[in-house]
Amino acid sequence: MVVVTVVPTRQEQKERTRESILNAALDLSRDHGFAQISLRQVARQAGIVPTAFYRHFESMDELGLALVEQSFLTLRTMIREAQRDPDVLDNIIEASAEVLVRVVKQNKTHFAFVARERTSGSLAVREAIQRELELFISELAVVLARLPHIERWSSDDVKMAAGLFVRNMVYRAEQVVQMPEGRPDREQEIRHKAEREMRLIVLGFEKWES
Amino acid sequence: MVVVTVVPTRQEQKERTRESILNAALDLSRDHGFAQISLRQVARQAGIVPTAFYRHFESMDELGLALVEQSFLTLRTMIREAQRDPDVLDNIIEASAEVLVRVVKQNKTHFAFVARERTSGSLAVREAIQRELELFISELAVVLARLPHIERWSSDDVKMAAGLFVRNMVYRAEQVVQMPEGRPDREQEIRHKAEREMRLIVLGFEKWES
DNA sequence: TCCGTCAGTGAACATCCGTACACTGAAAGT
DNA sequence: ACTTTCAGTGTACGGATGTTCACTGACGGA
Repeated sequence: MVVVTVVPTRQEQKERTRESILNAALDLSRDHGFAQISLRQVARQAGIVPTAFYRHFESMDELGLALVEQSFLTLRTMIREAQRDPDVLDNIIEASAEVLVRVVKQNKTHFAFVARERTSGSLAVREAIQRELELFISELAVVLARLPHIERWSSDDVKMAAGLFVRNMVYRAEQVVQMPEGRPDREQEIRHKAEREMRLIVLGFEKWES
Repeated sequence: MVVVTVVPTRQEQKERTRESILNAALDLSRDHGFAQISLRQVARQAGIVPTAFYRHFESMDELGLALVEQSFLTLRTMIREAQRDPDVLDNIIEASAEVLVRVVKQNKTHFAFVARERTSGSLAVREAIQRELELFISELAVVLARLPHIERWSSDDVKMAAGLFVRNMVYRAEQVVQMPEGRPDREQEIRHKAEREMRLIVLGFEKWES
């Protein structure tokens, strides 16, 4: 048996350390919020010395922005997946609820980060999240615009509907994040509630004028 | 002209200092969130020495809980007012939007505190806010239950509707809080959007089954 | 009038923080 | 083979933090 030890290049190694800093920050944020963790804590958790942190980020604020970016990459993957799924147009409610719960469960730390820092992060982080969420709403609006009752709505109206969906989704995502492990009953309940809420909103679609 | 200098009793003086601590914390929270402000900062702002803080609260956590209580007193006042107002039942949407914007504007710091600490506060603070919000939803559900199309809904369904309203309200309240001073146009816009959203949800009411 | 209570004081402490600085040693370019 | 680059190290600093302790002095009950 031949053991091949791959010696990482300098660049690869740097990227690894960067990742471990991001993960450390995400992990520590979980309990007390990103704003309360210190550079030294992050460095300790990432297995480096405090000063080495500066080789990757200029400040904790910059780290925060990197985490926003990383988190929304996950979110964008989610909507792309939903767009490809043929079930979604036929059955947008059940499909959305299913995707929501599954993806959030897989990426708890990212969603927890976004939900928390959306209102409590530094100004720069808050603004970045706000911008990304608006973008996300716009993308969802494109999907919604293809729905039967919505085809002829004004774009403002479609955006409003998308906003309602996204904000409700953010709220339910918060609940999935806080959900204890191994509780499929709670998961079912959250999915069920999300479905009912979306169904109520969709009912409004059918009668909406201007 | 006789100037009467009222000498405050010991109890009154203590109450005043307590208030100034609460105000100081609320004020400082505004920029960076409650979790990030220190006991010493609060004491400084309140005009007392750090150790005097302990005469009023055992810890910052206890201060946080006191702020939650104080903030929801404001919220409860709001719903009571809405319940007395005869316009509300006839015209729940416009009346709610008006009350919302006005009350939030008058109590920005309280609403900002709740919106922020709901997701980012300490565990105890988060739980307290969650509990109070559930209570608030229940109270709103009682009001909603008297609406024409809702009379025969199950209590679960009414609660769902109330939840949608409250969460949307929390979101719009966040916007009012962030709204710059002296921008009646932004205020109008937020109120308008809140009205449209509520109208869409109410439309769903009319067709809802189980 | 006296005296206990107690809100607020002020100094001291150990600890953590962010950051500056000079450094090391291995990878990567020549 | 040599030199340069640079991710990560280790020390050191000044400053802020939470909490301790003994204290002061005015209010309020006796």
